[in-house]
Amino acid sequence: MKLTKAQVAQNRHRIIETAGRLFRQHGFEGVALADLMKAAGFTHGGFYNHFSSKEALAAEAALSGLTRSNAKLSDEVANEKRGPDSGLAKFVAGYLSSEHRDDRAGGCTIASLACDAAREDKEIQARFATGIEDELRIFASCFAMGQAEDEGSGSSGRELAIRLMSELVGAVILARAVVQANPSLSDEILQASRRSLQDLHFSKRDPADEV
Amino acid sequence: MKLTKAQVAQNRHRIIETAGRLFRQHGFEGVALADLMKAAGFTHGGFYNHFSSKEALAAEAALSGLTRSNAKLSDEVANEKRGPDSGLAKFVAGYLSSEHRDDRAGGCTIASLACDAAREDKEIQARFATGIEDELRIFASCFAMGQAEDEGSGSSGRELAIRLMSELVGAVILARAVVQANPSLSDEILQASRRSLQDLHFSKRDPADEV
DNA sequence: TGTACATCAGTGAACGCGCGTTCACTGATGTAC
DNA sequence: TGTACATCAGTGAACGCGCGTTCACTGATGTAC
Repeated sequence: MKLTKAQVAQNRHRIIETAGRLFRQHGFEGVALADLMKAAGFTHGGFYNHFSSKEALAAEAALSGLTRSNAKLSDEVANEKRGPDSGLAKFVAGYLSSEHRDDRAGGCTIASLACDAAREDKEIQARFATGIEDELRIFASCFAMGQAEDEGSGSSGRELAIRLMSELVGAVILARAVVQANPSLSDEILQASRRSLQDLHFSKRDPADEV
Repeated sequence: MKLTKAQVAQNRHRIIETAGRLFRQHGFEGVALADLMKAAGFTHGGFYNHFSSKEALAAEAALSGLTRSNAKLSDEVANEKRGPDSGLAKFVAGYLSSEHRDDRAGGCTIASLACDAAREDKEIQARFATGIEDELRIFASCFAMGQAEDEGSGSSGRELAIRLMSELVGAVILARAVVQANPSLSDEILQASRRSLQDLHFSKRDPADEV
């Protein structure tokens, strides 16, 4: 049953993608390797042909999820329009939607797993640190330096990026924590953040400014 | 070995408090009942004299942690001073401190366990919903209706409360997710939110306004 | 080009440990008489 | 007031299941000659 290198790489990739979805939905500790391998279409004995341990897979899956999200964000944000049609504004609206709240498996890795990451080792935290740092840079690039239209406080673009990210992640986590017991509170949390942020007419730095 | 009712209640309370600390530090699934009972000073067979299941304890511990935090917050906020000396401003500063970040066991139950709550059943989510709702009410009571000094946007006190809570929880969760691998990024996240929020001179509604 | 052999991803069973839960037992307390 | 008995929180061992990990085996591929 020896496979070509391409097939092996593809199988490995499939395991990582499946793991990402399951980890985001159930947490690192909430997924059994046997179930994971079955979901990916394999028997579970073969796991160790690809990874040295479950921990190692967790790090790979986190990296993969974070990288994919940031690539997508980077694309969306490239839209140069301003105001409510800007790429960032659309991203924020999608992030704070009930669809994103209800789709942990397919959603943001940070919103799903950041709490777990706090309990994991340095290896996994390093992936989160890189993912978060990258996302902050993308956000910051959306703010003209210190000139975001909604704030005159002299905050730097980076500070605004950090605040934005904290609020986005916090709102989704809170909304998810109560959705089964109190769906209207959950909706309200998302809506409040959406309403507050819809006035953020993030401006890309104007290339003309740099002449 | 029969014990008085008072002793039994005290032992039960001790188990719940210990569970709260351990759950906040390691997550619901990261704590074994044997370790938990040992930490509380008992052998683990006696667990089922107090609780019907680990799940039931989780709900009790969550409720206990949330209630205690809100009682403390309520006290702190009763300080009628305004500006940087207000009770709320001090609470925010403490919440976003590195001490709080590094003390999961003794810290905010929401920041530690909200991600896990998303994966737990309705029973546990109900405790979180109540805890979050109570905290939002306390925050909202700190804002004169629509008149928080830092915002002229016509947002309601409740909306401001939701945004504040999202940002606080999100910032602490992000800071914890990277602290081992990148402590300076972790510090920066807390600092950015602290700096941004230090200008929030939350005003208690002035009783004179209501005449 | 053909043949023998090493490789190695995948299979499926087994191992061993940890954990939630159960259970027989203890013995001090409170109650019935 | 004294005696017999039910109660029940706590003990410590055992049960049984699930899960991470290991292992012997398979058999198609690629390589050596």
